Amino acid sequence: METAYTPGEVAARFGLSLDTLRYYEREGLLTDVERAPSGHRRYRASDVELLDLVRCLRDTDMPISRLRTFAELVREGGHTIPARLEILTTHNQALTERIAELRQRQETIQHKIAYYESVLADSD
Amino acid sequence: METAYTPGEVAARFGLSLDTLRYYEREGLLTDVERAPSGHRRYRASDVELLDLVRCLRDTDMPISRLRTFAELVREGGHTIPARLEILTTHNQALTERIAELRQRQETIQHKIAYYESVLADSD
DNA sequence: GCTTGACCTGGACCGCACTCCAGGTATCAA
DNA sequence: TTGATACCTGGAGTGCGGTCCAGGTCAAGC
Repeated sequence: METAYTPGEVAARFGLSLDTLRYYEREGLLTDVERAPSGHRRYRASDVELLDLVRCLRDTDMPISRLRTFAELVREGGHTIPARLEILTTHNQALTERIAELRQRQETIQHKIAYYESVLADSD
Repeated sequence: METAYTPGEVAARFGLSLDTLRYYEREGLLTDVERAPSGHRRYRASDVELLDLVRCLRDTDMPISRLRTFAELVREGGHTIPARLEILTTHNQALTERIAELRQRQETIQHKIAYYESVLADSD
């Protein structure tokens, strides 16, 4: 008997709505999710594990389409690990660049803040 | 004679399309843009300056609605500087948090990369 | 037996930020 | 004078990532 999680449990755990969970399944991020005799979904540990990574990648703005590709590779088995690595390292690089960009923009914003503060200070 | 810029010049400078430029105007991010006798827009230095900040804030994911609020404050004059500061500092904080989140997620991704690499190394 | 709560389905709908389009005008160079 | 180029307008369309809804089912507790 494998441990299984209800949709409510999984949704709560990842801060996703039930609709989003089903949406991800429709989009092919998860497949072959088991069902209880009632027809309700039962997520297995492997689903939860994949979802964990999916959420991490989504939170860093990987598009659904790319996540689907990744999820398909996972399903195809261990020989797809090089392809998965390719996706992750590419994403990792993009992320590094994005963070650098945000930091740079943030500096500009902070300069503007400092400028406004100086204007206020001068008018006191 | 005030220096003025054509739509094409401004678009190129900020990496925006002409459509986006007009869209921003419709959305109230820019207003009262001057016109040449031909009816073509002529952006003044103050427009360009505001656009520079707008692009910076957009690039860091400030929504258009908030940018509109900010732009309205700019138009209302110097007494709105405290309100503008409020918007910028709030955004600055959100940005700090966002960057921290991205960095954290990136670590997770890098661990996954390292894991995949170790799997490949072991199977060699 | 009846309600309550959790979940099911297919499909419509949403907000956001653009992006595209048709049909028109102004300026200029050859 | 004839293009070519740059721009104009109003309005429709797009892609993304969900979100919502109606109408149902199932299991448990009162």
